[in-house]
Amino acid sequence: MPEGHTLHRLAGSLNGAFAGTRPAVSSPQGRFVEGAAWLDGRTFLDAEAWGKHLFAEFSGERYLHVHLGLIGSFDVTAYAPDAAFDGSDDTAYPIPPAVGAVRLRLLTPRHLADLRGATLCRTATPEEVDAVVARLGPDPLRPDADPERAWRRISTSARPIADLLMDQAVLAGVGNVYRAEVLFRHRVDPFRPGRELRRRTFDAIWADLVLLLPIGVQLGQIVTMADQVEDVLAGDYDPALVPTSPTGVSAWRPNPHGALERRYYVYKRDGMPCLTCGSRVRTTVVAGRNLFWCGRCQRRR
DNA sequence: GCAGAATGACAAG
DNA sequence: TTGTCCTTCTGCG
Repeated sequence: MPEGHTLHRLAGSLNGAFAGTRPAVSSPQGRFVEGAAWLDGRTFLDAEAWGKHLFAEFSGERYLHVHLGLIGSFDVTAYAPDAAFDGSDDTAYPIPPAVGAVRLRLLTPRHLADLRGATLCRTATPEEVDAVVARLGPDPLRPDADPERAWRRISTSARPIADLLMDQAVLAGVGNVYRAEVLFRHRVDPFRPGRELRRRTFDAIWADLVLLLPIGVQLGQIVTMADQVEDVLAGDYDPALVPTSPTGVSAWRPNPHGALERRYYVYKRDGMPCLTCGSRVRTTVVAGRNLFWCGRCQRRR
């Protein structure tokens, strides 16, 4: 379920499975037949994420551009184990059939990746890729990201900070969960206009995203609660549940049950007591999505 | 079986 | 602000 961390994790998974190979590209569902043909049999060079956009470069300057939207998924699977390729195993590994509406499938003798439910799946030229990237704000997951660009937009805007954080042209990669959780972590009133935000508050939020998003990439799961963040940073959790090996099969699949218990400060906790002050967590729609916040902890100061 | 929801983003009015 | 699209899964009858 896609905020920026999902796409960056996915880029890593795709690279681990396909970089340097020439996957067969198809559209079992039939809605991406032409695009698939345009990419089929070319060398998969490199996948990269910018915010919630994924770009996979194939030889000949041909790109696959994917946006998962709200409900899309792109599952990378190793259907034949390594043993099948070092001569120690002569078992035939049948190609798993496409289940459901698979818009796009990448296939090698070893791996496959199935794309479903994406809001955007198209082919693109380098110029088209550049144009998309140019529209995006800085992505905290990219080392070259310039937070100053986000601050310029935020500090001059009358729009609520909860609205600005969801605007991918302001800051790329944050979605509805990180928005609610980060605002809570910094006790920021979601309705405070961007231009009334203190610089040091913005800096703290940015730094927090730089801390939290990579954890999301590593675990394939959004983690925001202080105790869990601490555990992850300390490496104090069951590593068996947290696949990190770039060659491990499970590394390319969603965590089976989540490495950590799925819990948040305010996200989806409307009506329940705030974990800090006991006040009822509230919800309302901002920027087209349900915002969750604590009216007491996140009161305007 | 079927409504409703889901970590998103658009266009139309 | 509302409607629309993308698909799967859950919960309720």
